[in-house]
Amino acid sequence: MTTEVEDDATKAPQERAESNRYTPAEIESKWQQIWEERGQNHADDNDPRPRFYNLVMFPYPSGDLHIGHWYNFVGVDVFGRYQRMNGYNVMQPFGFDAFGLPAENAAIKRGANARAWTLSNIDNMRRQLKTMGGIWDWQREVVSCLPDYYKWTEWLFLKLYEAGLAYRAKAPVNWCPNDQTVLANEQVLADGTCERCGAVVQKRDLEQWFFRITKYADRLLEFKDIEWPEKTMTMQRNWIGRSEGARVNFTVTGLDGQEEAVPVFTTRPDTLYGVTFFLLAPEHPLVARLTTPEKKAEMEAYITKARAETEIERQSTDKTKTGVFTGSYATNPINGEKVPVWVTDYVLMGYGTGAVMGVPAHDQRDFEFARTMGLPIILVYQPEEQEIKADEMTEALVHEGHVVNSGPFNGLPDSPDTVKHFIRYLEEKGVGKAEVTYRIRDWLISRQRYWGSPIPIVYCDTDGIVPVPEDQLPVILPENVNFRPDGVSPLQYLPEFVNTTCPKCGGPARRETDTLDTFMCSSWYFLRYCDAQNAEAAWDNAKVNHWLPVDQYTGGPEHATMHLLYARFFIKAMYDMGLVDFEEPFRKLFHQGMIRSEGKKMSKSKGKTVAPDRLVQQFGADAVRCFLMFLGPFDQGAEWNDKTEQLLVGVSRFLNRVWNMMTETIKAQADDSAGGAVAVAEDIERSVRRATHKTIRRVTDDLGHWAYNTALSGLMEFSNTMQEAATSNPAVYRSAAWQEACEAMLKLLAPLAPHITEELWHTFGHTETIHTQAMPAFDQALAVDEIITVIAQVNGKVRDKLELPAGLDDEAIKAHVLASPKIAAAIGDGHPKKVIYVPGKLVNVVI
RNA sequence: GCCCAGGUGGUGGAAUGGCAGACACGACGGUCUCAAAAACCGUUGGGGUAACUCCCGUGUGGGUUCGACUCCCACCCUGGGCACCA
Repeated sequence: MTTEVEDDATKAPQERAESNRYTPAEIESKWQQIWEERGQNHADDNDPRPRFYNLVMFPYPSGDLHIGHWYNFVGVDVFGRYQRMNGYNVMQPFGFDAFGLPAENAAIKRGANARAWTLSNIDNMRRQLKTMGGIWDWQREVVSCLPDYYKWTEWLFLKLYEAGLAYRAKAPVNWCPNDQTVLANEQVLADGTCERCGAVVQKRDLEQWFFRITKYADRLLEFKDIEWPEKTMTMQRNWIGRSEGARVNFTVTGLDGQEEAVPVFTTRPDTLYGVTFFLLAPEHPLVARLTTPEKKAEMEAYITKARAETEIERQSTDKTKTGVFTGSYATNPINGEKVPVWVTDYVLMGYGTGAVMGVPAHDQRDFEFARTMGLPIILVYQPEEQEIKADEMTEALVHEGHVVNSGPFNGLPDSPDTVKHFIRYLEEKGVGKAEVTYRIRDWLISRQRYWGSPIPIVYCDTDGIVPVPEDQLPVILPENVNFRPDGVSPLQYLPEFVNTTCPKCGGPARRETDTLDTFMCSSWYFLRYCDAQNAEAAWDNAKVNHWLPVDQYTGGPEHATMHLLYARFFIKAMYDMGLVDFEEPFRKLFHQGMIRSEGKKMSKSKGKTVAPDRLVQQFGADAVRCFLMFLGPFDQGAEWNDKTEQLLVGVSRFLNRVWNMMTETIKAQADDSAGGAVAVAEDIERSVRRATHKTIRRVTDDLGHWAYNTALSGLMEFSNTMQEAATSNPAVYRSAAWQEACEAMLKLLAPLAPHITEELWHTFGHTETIHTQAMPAFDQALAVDEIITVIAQVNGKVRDKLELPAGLDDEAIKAHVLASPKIAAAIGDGHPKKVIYVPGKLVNVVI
């Protein structure tokens, strides 16, 4: 192979041009090998050019690289290549998010070794990816399941533990009965099912490890100096769910006669005079102490029923309100009124305090509850225009009018100041205070599964929870395990792993057998890329601070409230620990669309996949790359069916035409014994040059905006224009304008089709790679048309098109239009009332 | 229910206030060939006409404008997100 390549390279250009047909398989593997030998895809840390960190979300090594992966990675590669030709030192690394359930399931089902299974998948995917010809910097590859990576995942866990950001606690957690493990809140979908497998998630009270992401809630709302899609930021804001309001202490008297304060959280302390009942979640600890003996049986039945319901059933908004009266009363601190205490399932123990004040006049849920249970409704706001009567209401009145029925507060407007006024009053009386609550919960990070990073913690009878000292890292994940998916990590059945000595006292101790959520691995991999080989530390600070924040991050939108939120939390925590000197990891974010088959995302776990290998063999990687980018806007994705593949023929033909046109050019230039450029008719030369500069303007703009489909159609049009010029006047091949057009074509096409452009570039006699050439710049003066087409309309309908020389003044153009016979015919007997002129484009005669 | 994105030929899509359907695919016709493939050339939104040309047409109905796929209002459909958060 190599010898053949060298032979070919030594031939004279015309010889090569004559013998050459476009054979993608040959030239693609040739150039991939040369690029690798030259190391031109490795980004040097000390390169003087400005840096550009072009990051793609690393994939899970599921086995085969399918066409959906290709779509994603090609789009990112085109962007990186484009930025390199814009003069940046582009770092474009690749890696694998290699811990996770599928490897473990393969081990359980087929008796495979999880590590061997994963690594062989990685080898296969790496091989497939290399046929794409991307500028992936393989020297920086990261594989999260290898000890030289997870050693530092464990180390980061210890750092967070030392900072008080990792803790162990018993809490009601999400349990997936299918995957036999707990899940983070973020991994439970809105319908209460598991993000991975779709099983209905259950609630269990378990002792687990958490990261204190709630401490960062406010800072996670900042989004300082980053350019993200508004939608993604909105999703994170909603997920964090910050609410400002007040904590108000009601008092209740238990059956034992003891008085007790019960706090509620409310965003509307200004409606306190409208409270007519008090609500507790079924799980609230006070329920048992407040339920009178005659209500006990009914209450127990209600609570049992609420617990048996799934989260979906319980949180469905359209069912009618249910609840049971406890028989006890609560005292409203603002006016001393006693109101009945009810238990209802629409109050959630996991938000606020698990207790709520009922204001039926001004809260829709409370309104429905009051109507269902026949409880009174007191209005504490009235609209300005007309008075509303409580028993005539059909829905709650939210935000309108002025305060009534509220003693000293009557007459105040519905405004934030009024709310503040009430809070000040509560604070003065000592019965409440301003408070902010959040929807986000701490991040549950322990998993009862095997194939994940060990948690570097031991339990000692004397010293309790003891972190493994740094010099004993990594805690190696053993390979000789037996799988019993029974809700317990298989590591628990491995005495030689479990039994250890306490690092503090040296006595017998047990290792933590849960493993870390794989989202922890992906929360810092983009830092490791900067210093992937470092055996002494997770990363060198100077390197990380040089490359980050990531200049462009590309990945699917499904990670908005998972990976993208976790990674931001990690970086903020590390910033506070002095481990990095920036607070946001990803400066710009782009969500590519997805390739769907049968309407579902193309992925091994969720739908049918299509392998690119056959297409690459048949048409070449360049054609497949261009084809995928030609399908439509990159953020829109595409539906994959039998017809989709037919479009590949079109771009393949285009590449062939470019190849033939360029080899024809070489031949024609070689025929000219005198050598050098010749002059051709001035107007042809000018029109070629004009097409060149218009194309440069258009295509460079498109490449910078991920508009690859229109960039390609621009290049196709350019190629068609060139072909016409050459057919009508073959001498154009030897003109300077033609040479300029050819080089512009190759450079603009290079990010999309790197192999064919490299080959042709060298055929033209260049010895440097095309891929670090500067993108051509367009000359505005050359891109201007000499002849303009003016659309002539009468009353907005097109009646004629006039070819006029550019540079005529407004009146001359209007005169030309009015002189047109077609326009005259359309005007007929009518009188032109107005003539609208859009410079260089259109004249509209209004009659 | 609420929020966001979208709805354009047989198909993927282009045009973001100014020629609707660029660029491709497919289909049809042709050149070349003994033949086929490939390649190349032509036609291709619908309808009327022998033709010049004319009418209709961007989910539906209204509106703004000299002019609307584009802006505004109401509605229908598809996809995504959120959903008793007090």
